[in-house]
Amino acid sequence: MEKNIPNISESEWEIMNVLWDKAPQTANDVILSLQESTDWKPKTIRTLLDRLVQKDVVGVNKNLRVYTFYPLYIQEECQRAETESFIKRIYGGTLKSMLAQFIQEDTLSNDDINELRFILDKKSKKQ
Amino acid sequence: MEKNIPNISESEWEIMNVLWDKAPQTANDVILSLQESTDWKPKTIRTLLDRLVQKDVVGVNKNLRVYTFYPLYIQEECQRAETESFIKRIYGGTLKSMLAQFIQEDTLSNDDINELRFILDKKSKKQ
DNA sequence: TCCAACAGATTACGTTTGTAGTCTGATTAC
DNA sequence: GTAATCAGACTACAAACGTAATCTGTTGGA
Repeated sequence: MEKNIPNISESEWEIMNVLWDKAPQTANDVILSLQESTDWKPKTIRTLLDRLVQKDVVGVNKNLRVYTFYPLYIQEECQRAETESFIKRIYGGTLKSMLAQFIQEDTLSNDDINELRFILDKKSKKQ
Repeated sequence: MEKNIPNISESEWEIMNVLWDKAPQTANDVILSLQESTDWKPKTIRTLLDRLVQKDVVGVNKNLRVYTFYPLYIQEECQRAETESFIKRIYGGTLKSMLAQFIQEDTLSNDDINELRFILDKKSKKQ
């Protein structure tokens, strides 16, 4: 398991999400995907892509005339790293306190709650 | 009810956590608190404090010779705002998917799990 | 065949963030 | 009373970020 994932900025996460959804993709594919959900200009998206390549978070295949891009890290791995540092900063390191706060609120539907309980049950039986 | 909370950067969050823990505090109080957990120079901490004041996230009492600082927002309110945007960006907006991933892993102790289940039970009974 | 459109490379530029340092006036320790 | 210290105000400066535009070589159509 590699560590030291480079920092991925907020905007860059949008790019990554598109690439994790499907890869490889050309810059244009990514631009089309994001044209719907953002109002970034194509050149902006291209810049973000290039920066991710520089940061070694995204790889490029230059064999074809039009380059294709693909993530160099697994999504879960990045999510976990980001979430850990987030929780430490915002909630003093205890995931539980965060969960408790969110379960308390109306952010979760009844179905969600049931599903979570199911996951929790399974988990605690296994141990 | 809440207005738009200004952006709080990573380092600024450390300051806020100290102020939420106890307020008001002088700059020096904050500096002493953080001297243990960080290696920031006093001037750095002072700058961060001043920036938070500029951003209207922290208030100052200038009545005494040495100013005292206090948060202008409730911690939970800021945590919620930050968490919502975080989850949207990193997990596509579904808190559940994040919870599922984290419950799955060994990040939570058995006690934590039981406690969460308790909270979930209470919650679903109320609805 | 010639040009408009496109991909990639390079450059731009203001803002935010991290990380302090200097200057100045008040204060305290001797 | 004077020098060292401290708080607050102001200044510094590079890296990262957001948000593109320009320049240049290629190519797909008319």
